[in-house]
Order: sequence, then structure tokens, then C-alpha cells
Amino acid sequence: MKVTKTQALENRARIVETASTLFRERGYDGVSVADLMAAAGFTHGGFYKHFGSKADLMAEAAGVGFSRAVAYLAGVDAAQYLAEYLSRSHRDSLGTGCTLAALSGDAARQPESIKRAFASGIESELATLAREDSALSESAKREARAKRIDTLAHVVGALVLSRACPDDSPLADEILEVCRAQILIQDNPKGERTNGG
Amino acid sequence: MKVTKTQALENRARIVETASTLFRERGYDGVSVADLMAAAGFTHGGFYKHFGSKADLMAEAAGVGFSRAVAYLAGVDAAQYLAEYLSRSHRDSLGTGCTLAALSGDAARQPESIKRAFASGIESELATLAREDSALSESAKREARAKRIDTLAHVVGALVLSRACPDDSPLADEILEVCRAQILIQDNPKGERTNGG
DNA sequence: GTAGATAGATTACGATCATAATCTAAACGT
DNA sequence: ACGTTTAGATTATGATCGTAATCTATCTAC
Repeated sequence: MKVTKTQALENRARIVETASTLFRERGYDGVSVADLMAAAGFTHGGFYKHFGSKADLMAEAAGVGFSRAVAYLAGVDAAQYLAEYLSRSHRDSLGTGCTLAALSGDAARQPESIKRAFASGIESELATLAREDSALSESAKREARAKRIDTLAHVVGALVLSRACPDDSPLADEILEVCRAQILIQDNPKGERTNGG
Repeated sequence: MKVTKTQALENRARIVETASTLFRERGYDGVSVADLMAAAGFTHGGFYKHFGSKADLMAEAAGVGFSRAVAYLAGVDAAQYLAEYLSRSHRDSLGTGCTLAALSGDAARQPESIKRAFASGIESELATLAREDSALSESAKREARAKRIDTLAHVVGALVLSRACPDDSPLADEILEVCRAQILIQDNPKGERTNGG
């Protein structure tokens, strides 16, 4: 049955939303178009009325994941970010957590269109973290960017490794705790303040 | 046709070897049993004479990846390790590179048996890096272990993020370079020597 | 040398995959 | 109000999936 134009757009958005969660939970290869449409409340036939291919949706779903991350990042400080990112609760909520941590490994084997979505998502996150850098000198901006990229890789790696360990294994928790402590030390070597990412 | 017992064991080893490479290249879901057996030079029928299931092979293949890493780690110092791990050449050789970087994201969604293989692989690598720690005090050992876990997460995260970016994109290279520089600074804050992993 | 065991090939299973054509009923342009 | 458009359901396609039974030719044990 047909549906109003705005309703159709809502439905489309719901499909992307559902995909964003499901892909993070099960990986790109772990979610079929039929799975996805069923989870969004549809039969799978209508899918290609909205998207040209599964890969198109993968790129778009990654985009919404990064938008959410940007919105979140705009409202937290570095200390809170670190504590929450490397928490057990974030580690254990794959589907609603960081897209980079959940899907970067998968993205590496996907077509360039998906990798482009990831690169631009990373740049968006970096730009959000740099929102107060305008007063800085060029070299200070460069250094701030470098530190943020470094910290991003650091926390992503910690989460990814922790998730690869068995549930409730001591190592999984140890990785989170150790990295959280080390990043704190490295960011504030002598208690000085940073706003690093 | 049947084959001598030692030949059969060689064949089995070849399957595991091939799987280790193929899984790293394409992910666990990206390699079918038929793909795999064909790549090893067999038809897919004989697979279940060697392995109880695809998951069994996944765990075993991860094991050989970690063994290789341990053998490699035993022969490099920290500086060389860092330079090679975060090199473009390592990033661009998925199939022969670090199992953690290639498959941790996938492992997070696999059964506990695979996660157990990953946790024990991580512990083996850490034990290899700690090979000269016996003289240290308990608290120094704890600190050395913490730093190694931290650095491992750090380099894995850098490689994973770099690989998620488009081939030859500036960001992909920037991530590697920035992280390499930052880790060097963090490991040797004032030029002091560490043997951190 | 003969009987039993088995590695690997062949073939088949039922399920699931991404994609697509067809249908139909409601929303739209006029 | 009516004909056109189209979102989404239904159904179909051909490929591929993990797993397994069967076959066969050789190795191994006696």
C-alpha cells in the first residue's frame, strides 16, 4: 500500500536508523537486507525503492552514526568523554556505541564509497573537537589536531581490543582500565589542562 | 583419493594457513568454506574431515596468526616494532599483517571460543614482550604490563582507523604518522629509554 | 595380501543471500 | 473526479552459504 510522501521519508529514515544499529551490532556482512527491513517493520521488497544497493545504505548508515557522535561530542568535555568512551557500558552496547570502534574493521574491506564516509566522519568529529581552536596559531592548531587524532586512535583501539576478549574476562576490563589511566597521564603529564579529543 | 597420514596433516596445516590469510583479508563472514578450500587447493567436501565447524577453524587460524606475531615480536626492539607496525606497507598488507588489527572487530561478534583465542593471543604477545621483566619488582612489572597493553591498543587503533580511510587518502597516512610520532613522545618523554611493547 | 580405515572428491541439502519484476492500493497532479 | 505515479507487499531469481552423506581410491594394520 502506498503512503504519504512525508511518511515515506520517515520510513526511509527509520530504515537508515535501524541499519545503523544493526550494522554496528552484527557487521556489514552479518545483516541481510531482509533482516534489516524486517527489523524496521517492512518486508524486504521495498528496499530498492529507497536505496540503490546495500552498499549505498551502508555509507548512509555510517553517516548517521557519525552525526550522532558529533552531536554527542559537542556537549562533553575531554574527561567525561574519556570515562564514558572507555566504560564497560559503552563496550557492552555495540549497537548504540561508536561507529568507528564497531565498524572500522569492516569498513577496511568495503568499497571506497564506504571508506569515504568513514574518513569524512572522522574529519567531522575532529572538526567538532576543534571548535574552539580558532584563536590558536597555525602550529598550535596542527599540534592540537595531531593530539586528537592520536587520542581517537588510542580509545578506538582500546575498545576494539576489549571487545575482542570474552565477555566478563579480566583482560577485557583490564584493557579499558589501563588505557583510561594511561591516556589521562599522557594528556596531563603534570596536571596541566588540555582539551584534547 | 586418500593420502599418507603426514601428507594429510600437511594439507590440514595448509588449510589453516590459507584461512589465516584469507580471514584477515576478507573477514570471517567474507570467506566461505568453499572459497577457502579452493584457495588451499582442495574441493570443499573434505573440510569437515579436518574441522568440526567453520568456527573451529576460525579459532585455530587466529592462533597461528598470533604465533607468527609472537615469533616476530621476539626478534625486534620497540623502535623497530613501532616503525614497522605503523608503516604504510603494514597497513596495505591486510592478509599478512597483525591479526588483532585485521580481525578484532570481527571477533567481537563471534562466539566465545574465538574471543578466547584472541584473549590468549594477546596474553602471548604480552608475555613475549615481558620476556626480560623477571628482574623487575612486582609493581614495576605491573606498570610495564600496563604500558604494553596501552601501546598495543594504541597501535591497533591507529592501524584500524587508517585502514578504514580510502586508499591513498591523506587522512589515512596522517593517522599513521601522527600516532607514530605521539607514541614515540609518550614512550620517551625526556629521551629516557623504555622497552615498552 | 587382504580387510578396515580414511582423505579428499563429488554431489546434495535446505537456508539464505542481494537484487529485481510484478502487483496493488493509496497519494498525488491536474 | 480521474488518471498517473509510487511505496511497499509479494513473489521470483540465480548465486552462494554451512553442513553433510556418499563414493572411491589409497594408505595402514595385521
